[in-house]
Amino acid sequence: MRKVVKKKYKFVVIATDVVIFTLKEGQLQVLLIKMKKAPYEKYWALPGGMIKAKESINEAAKKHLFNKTGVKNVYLEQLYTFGRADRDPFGRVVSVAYFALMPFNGLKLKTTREYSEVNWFPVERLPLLAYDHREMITLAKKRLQAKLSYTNIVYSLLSKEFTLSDLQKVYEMILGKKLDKRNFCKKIFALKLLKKTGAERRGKAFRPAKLYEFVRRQLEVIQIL
Amino acid sequence: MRKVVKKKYKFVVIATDVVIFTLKEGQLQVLLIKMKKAPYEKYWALPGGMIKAKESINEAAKKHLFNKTGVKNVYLEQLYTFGRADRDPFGRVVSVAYFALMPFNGLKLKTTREYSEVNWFPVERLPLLAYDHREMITLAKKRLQAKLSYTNIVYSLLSKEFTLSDLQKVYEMILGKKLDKRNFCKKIFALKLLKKTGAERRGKAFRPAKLYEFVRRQLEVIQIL
DNA sequence: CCAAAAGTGTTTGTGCTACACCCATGT
DNA sequence: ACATGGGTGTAGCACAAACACTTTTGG
Repeated sequence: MRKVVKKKYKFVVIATDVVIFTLKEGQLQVLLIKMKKAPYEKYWALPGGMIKAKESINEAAKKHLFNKTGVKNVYLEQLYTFGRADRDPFGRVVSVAYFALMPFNGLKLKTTREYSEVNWFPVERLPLLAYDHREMITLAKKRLQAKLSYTNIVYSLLSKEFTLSDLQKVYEMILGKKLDKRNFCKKIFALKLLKKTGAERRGKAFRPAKLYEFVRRQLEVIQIL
Repeated sequence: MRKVVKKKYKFVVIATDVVIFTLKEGQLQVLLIKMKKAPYEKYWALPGGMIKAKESINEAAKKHLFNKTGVKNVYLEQLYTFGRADRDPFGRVVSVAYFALMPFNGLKLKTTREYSEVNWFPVERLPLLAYDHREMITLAKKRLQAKLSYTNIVYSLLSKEFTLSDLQKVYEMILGKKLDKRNFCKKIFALKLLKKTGAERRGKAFRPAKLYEFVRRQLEVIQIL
């Protein structure tokens, strides 16, 4: 064990890939990059890249996400490590997949030489995906659904201020089912996670909604649903 | 991304380590191996080893567990990937940690040339551990506690037949708190996970206990506690 | 008969579910 | 005035928690 750097190991390299979700146009969407290299021209892929000898995997994941899409300061956690021997046609690559969340802010996404486009795609309508990236997205969605019900992680999908309906819609979108408005409010208030900001949001032709913010913007393990 | 095998990546190697738990002498115990190599003479470590170019990580974890300890056919799942740049003094090693469970069967553990001893240690009284293996064990214990309450995973810690007290003791040991016998039975029976085997176990000087077995010995996600 | 563990019900309170109407606003 | 989403309460039920005594056995 760990008798370092025998020749036979030199072809195993390590990459990271980040499944980053946001809510956009009432749908859960994931950020993808269009590839240029054969055999994957016209395929889309998760933002990621290989790690260097002197950086930790977590740092590498953050770095590649930022370099390839311009996204930073988001909730990020390790998801799963994909290690099938044949998962990458270019060689032996083990990928540590990460799972990330951000509020949709409409900012323009960065593009680079290497990739022709960067874009959000609804999780239910994904384009052609390279490698085993579809599997990563499926797993990430399951993780998100699970975490939504036993943590307060939803804070990382909403901007600072939001209405109760916004919050409820997040749950409905991700869990894929309708919730009862009165019961939902009751539970959320009982948990004392929110405080009123005092402001209101006015819409076209209806009663203004009170705005709320989270008391604490950090992960807590709490039964929510 | 994935422009394979640039020279600078050749020093990153991938290893697996398995945190395998059992219940022995009324305690949660973990299987460790005594190392021989400097600077870790007299340290203990989790069973593991480097992966080869053509095997998947899952296969590698199973294989190393078997080769170093003789343990096989146990519940095994991926735990977390440890990727700090300085976690191994011998070089850059990323380790994919696994989490495993087995019933204690008293079988003699295999030893190899490379390691002087293989032994079970109570999680609460660990010896000096190499690398970041203590961190792995801590994380695995948390995972076990969580899974115990939302899955039927306990089946993989018990032998085929067991009494209700055995089952309850497993929960008490791992969660570290006493449970009410009557409420515990009520819940377990309501879930219809068990069936009587018909046999009984007799002790020294008290009423014999009925033996049960699990209806299904496979992981199910169910709220148990 | 004594010690040790097995086995078994009821009560009380809490939390989840289901359900429908009035309010404030802009056009 | 009307259309739209905002906001609010109650009753019934099921589940969780607290709680103690009798049974069976071997010595």
